Amino acid sequence: MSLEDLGDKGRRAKSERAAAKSGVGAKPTLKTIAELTGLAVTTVSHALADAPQIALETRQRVRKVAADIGYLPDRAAQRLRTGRTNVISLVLDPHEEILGYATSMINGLTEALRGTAYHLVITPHFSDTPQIEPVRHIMRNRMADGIVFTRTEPADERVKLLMENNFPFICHGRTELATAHPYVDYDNYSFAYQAAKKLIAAGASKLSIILPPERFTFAHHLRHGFMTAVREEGIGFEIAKGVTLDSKSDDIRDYLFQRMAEPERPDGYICGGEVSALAVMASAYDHHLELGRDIRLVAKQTSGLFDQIRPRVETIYEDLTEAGFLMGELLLKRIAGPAPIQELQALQTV
Amino acid sequence: MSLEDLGDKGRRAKSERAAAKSGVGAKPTLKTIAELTGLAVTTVSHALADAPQIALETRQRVRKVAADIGYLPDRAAQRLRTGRTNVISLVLDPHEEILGYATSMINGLTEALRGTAYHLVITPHFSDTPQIEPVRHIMRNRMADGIVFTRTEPADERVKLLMENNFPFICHGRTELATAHPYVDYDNYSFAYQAAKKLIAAGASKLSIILPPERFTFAHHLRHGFMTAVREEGIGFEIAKGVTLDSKSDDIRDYLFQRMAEPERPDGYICGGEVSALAVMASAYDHHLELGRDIRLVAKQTSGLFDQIRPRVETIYEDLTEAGFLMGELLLKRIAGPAPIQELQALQTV
DNA sequence: AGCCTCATCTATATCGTTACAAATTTTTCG
DNA sequence: CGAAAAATTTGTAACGATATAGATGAGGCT
Repeated sequence: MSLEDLGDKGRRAKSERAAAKSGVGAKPTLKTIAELTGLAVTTVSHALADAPQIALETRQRVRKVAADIGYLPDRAAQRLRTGRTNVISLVLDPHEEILGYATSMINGLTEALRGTAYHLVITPHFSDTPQIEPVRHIMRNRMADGIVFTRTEPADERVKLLMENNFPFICHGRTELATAHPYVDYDNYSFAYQAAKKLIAAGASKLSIILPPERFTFAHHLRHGFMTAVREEGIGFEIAKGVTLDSKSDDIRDYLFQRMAEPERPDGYICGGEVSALAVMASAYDHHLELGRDIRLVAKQTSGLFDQIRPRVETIYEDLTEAGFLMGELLLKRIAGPAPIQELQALQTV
Repeated sequence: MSLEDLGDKGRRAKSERAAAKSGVGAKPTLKTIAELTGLAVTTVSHALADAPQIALETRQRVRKVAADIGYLPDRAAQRLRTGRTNVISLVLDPHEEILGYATSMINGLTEALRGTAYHLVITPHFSDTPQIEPVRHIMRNRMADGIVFTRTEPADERVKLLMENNFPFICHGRTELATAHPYVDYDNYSFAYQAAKKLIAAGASKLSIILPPERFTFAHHLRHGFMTAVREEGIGFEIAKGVTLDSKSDDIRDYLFQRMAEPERPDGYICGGEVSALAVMASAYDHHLELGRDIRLVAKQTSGLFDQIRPRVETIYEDLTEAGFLMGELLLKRIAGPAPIQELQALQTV
């Protein structure tokens, strides 16, 4: 008895100290609820998990007390015990040139995670390490229950690795792998196709497109949509050489400035990013070429930016916030358990 | 003995199952290292903590083994035992209009956290809950060891709360509270002052500035810098009414469009954000006013965007990535222990 | 030899949670 | 009424780390 008393006293003293220090009541745990209700810690745990073998009346009582004292399960303890981290990891490439790309994604993701126990952790992918490294690391050390990543490649190593290990993930963009996998993608084929048609309808006679680096799947989709349109129309075209959507914007502009000085210059441009579209406008301006007469442009719009750009530019909208939201939703569904693969895929239409 | 054997067998069987399932060797723990070195778990723990009472030779041997098998301490276990989360929480306001503001901050923060045990967790602040809520939540439930937040107010409740509880934090922007606190800020006073001087030097005769909402401290800094300059020069001025940098960009443009139609219209604009600067350009364009002749503009530049904007606009640069990096560094220093307050403050110059 | 000191290593308990097995109480029914 | 079945609650161990206190052994000193 005396030992137990001592133990209790010691514990109480400790928690009082903690309370005094933090300035608020000590953080409630299952034990707190157990003491308040006179139940065992195990019972409280089961009750909160809504286990059917706990009397309904008890479950309700426990839930009420828990709510009253503002109980929140300790993430560390849960994670240690169950192995579930309640974490979603967003692997962020520092290279994202599209303004606000990451922000939009994050906003969508947090919205999807809202009300769940999941937290969003940003895992940077530093450019001096292989792309697969952060993914391997998260998987090996169970840093998260699910992974979100972007800039998917046709034979993406990350997808392969994650699929092999049956680790929940979702990526922005598709692969060309035989095995279907979860993804959210934007229909870049249609974007490029429709953009080309618009330019032609507006009177352009030679089209140009600035593509993302070849290694990304969506570069192929864009090219395919572009090529389909120009072939259908039998119109001249070219694909910007030496620069990509990932190039520094000054380099894109320099390329365009040079190209616009040459005789066979294109007069219709398709830009898959806002900054590159501005680069087109800038070099046209620097050549005193008039937009809409000498040069035409269709840009992909991902922010409110182009609402303020003059002269007005034709744009096609891609909703990145929605993409982030979808990624969150689908990933959560995947984490909850196996699901038919087509329920884990989403293609945003133009 | 038989009981122990059974226990061991059970455990081994389990971990083998885990290994088979994940396709890689089971995750190494202190126990793994203990078995490999023949030491006790406690010793290994101490050795890795570089405790001086462990023989140097032993420490080195343990470190080597740990590195060889790729040991990484289990975050959940560490967090549960020590109470330290190894998490930095960035409270993100969904309202950030500045393009890529969050992304730049995040990039800087992750760079500062690189190589440390700290993870970056994004905690959204949904606009339908009071601003202090996420901070209170993080503190009460010890969701992080430190908090980063932005859009600081003169009598910021978050700062007060965190200071009272001696909880490590850093904010972007200053308060006007009596007690000094850690911050990283940009010298918006000088920005506005210099921007005004530039406009005047370029021939503007009446200045206008679009301010952030009044509740933010940097709105006051901007106004103060602006007012100082216009008073020094004895020049006409006004402060945009009814719109702020947080207004929808279309609303800003509509306001400006209307204002530019009136007789006493300003001819020099100071914009604290890129999108609002574009709005100025758009409404000037829509009025057929020529930039640099009828209307002058100095914008704050926070991305590469304005390198592509034509006609070229005078800008003053604010490095948000560096701000994020500084915030990370200073917060880590604060978490490591108390430090002289002036070592936890940084003011970025224009 | 016997005792002490110092250097080094180790056992135990604990953080808060949950899986598992077991115990307790209540109900059912012959 | 009493045994079996059902309903409800509980104890124990474990997840992986570390703080605390204690154990072990080598060497020094008298």
